Amino acid sequence: MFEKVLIVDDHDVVNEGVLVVLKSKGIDQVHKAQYCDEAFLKIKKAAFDNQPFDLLITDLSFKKDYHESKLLSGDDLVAALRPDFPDLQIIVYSMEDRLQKVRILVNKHHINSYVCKGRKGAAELEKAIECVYNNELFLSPQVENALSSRTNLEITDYDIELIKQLSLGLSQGEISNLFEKNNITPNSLSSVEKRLNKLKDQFKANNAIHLVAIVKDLGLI
Amino acid sequence: MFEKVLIVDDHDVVNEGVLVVLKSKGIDQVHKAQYCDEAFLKIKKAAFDNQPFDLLITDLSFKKDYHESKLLSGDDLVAALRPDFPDLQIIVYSMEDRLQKVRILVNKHHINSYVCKGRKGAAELEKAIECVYNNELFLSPQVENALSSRTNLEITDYDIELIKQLSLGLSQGEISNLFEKNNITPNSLSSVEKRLNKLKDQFKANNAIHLVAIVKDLGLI
DNA sequence: TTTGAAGTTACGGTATTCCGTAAAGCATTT
DNA sequence: AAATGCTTTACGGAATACCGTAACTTCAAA
Repeated sequence: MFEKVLIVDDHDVVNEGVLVVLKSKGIDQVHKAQYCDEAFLKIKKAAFDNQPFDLLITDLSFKKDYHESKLLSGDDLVAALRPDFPDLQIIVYSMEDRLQKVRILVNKHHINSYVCKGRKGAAELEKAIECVYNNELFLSPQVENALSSRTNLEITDYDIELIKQLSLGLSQGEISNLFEKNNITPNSLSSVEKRLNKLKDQFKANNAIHLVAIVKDLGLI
Repeated sequence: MFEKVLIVDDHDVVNEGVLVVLKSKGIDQVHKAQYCDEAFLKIKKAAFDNQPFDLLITDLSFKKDYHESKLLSGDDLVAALRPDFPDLQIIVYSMEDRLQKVRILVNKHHINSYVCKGRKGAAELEKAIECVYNNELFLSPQVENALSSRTNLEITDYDIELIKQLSLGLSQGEISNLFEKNNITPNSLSSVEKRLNKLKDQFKANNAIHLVAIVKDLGLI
């Protein structure tokens, strides 16, 4: 089984909880970090000292505080680590359940498992650890379809920007002008309307208000 | 110190982490629940068996799943408990850091502490437990101004219902009809418009979409 | 080069929102 | 009873959203 593990989460309580899971699997050498920069340095130093980590378990989103940080998110951390540590096993453990996000992490950054925080987080984390140890990929049920290409109804950055501007109180006409000024295309009023219609379909929203409320609930803006 | 404690959070890993904190304070009789309904029943039963809980530590937001639930949130749970258990000590432990939310929980539901999930969650939770044991209120630094803040957002239940219906996709006309059917007054289209205008003023919203977005961010709906 | 598909833009009609003004209802005061 | 202030309702016009249709562009395949 893994010997030396680093867990990275800004919530100390969560770190403590993950620690319990690892202990239950008989892993004793567990280190913790609450910042991505801190995690990065710890991994670097461990490798330098010839006592490298076998496994990294990291969250994605980190609240900013007075600390100056270069790596602001788990994505940043993984991206920064991969060039130097292509063989480090990485499990991402996050609230985030957007398929797009998972897909990028797996395909581009070659993480080894993706576990969604949730009711069964502990059990899934255990399963992920087993899988990763056996060189298998584990994905939480919520996101297990992330890699099958059929699920193409993902929302683009353009869509998110559009809905965000709506939520900030701009009219469709104002958004059209804003996009034109910022060289975001398409930007005609007609296109804004059309895109909005597509989104209303996709999210089964009655109107723009409803759409914004739904997308806010999903945490996309 | 407290003897019998119930912790309620849908994430098992978080529950485990809180458990570690309690153990470190020498509290051994700790029970866990992952659903609000479950928590409610456990507290009822414990009281019935004459072995009541001294302390409840609960999250606010719970993901829905296949379980049928009556109590959907920590707010619901607290509101359901208070009539029967006015003396139960309650610590809310949540991501949520909206002052309005804290204010309502403290003033209306008489919770005994509010701790924000964050980097120092464990330390703050400990401090909260100490305070509550000494009959003092503890609030995390992020929200400690919740009660002093003179920004008295006077918003009525009527207003909240109105905005909620908007966020559910109803047009102003439909809301007018709905209110008439439910004997909620005023209910003319004109009155709905007028009230909405007042709210847009109050929250400095450009339009209805903006209003809903703002009020959602404040956690009022 | 032609063709077709997908994406973008233009336009027109209807519905709804937005906003000001005014009338009607209601309770309290004079 | 009349006057007053407050709330609710009614109405109308301008702005915006909503929704279908059609034309134009782009790009890649035939």
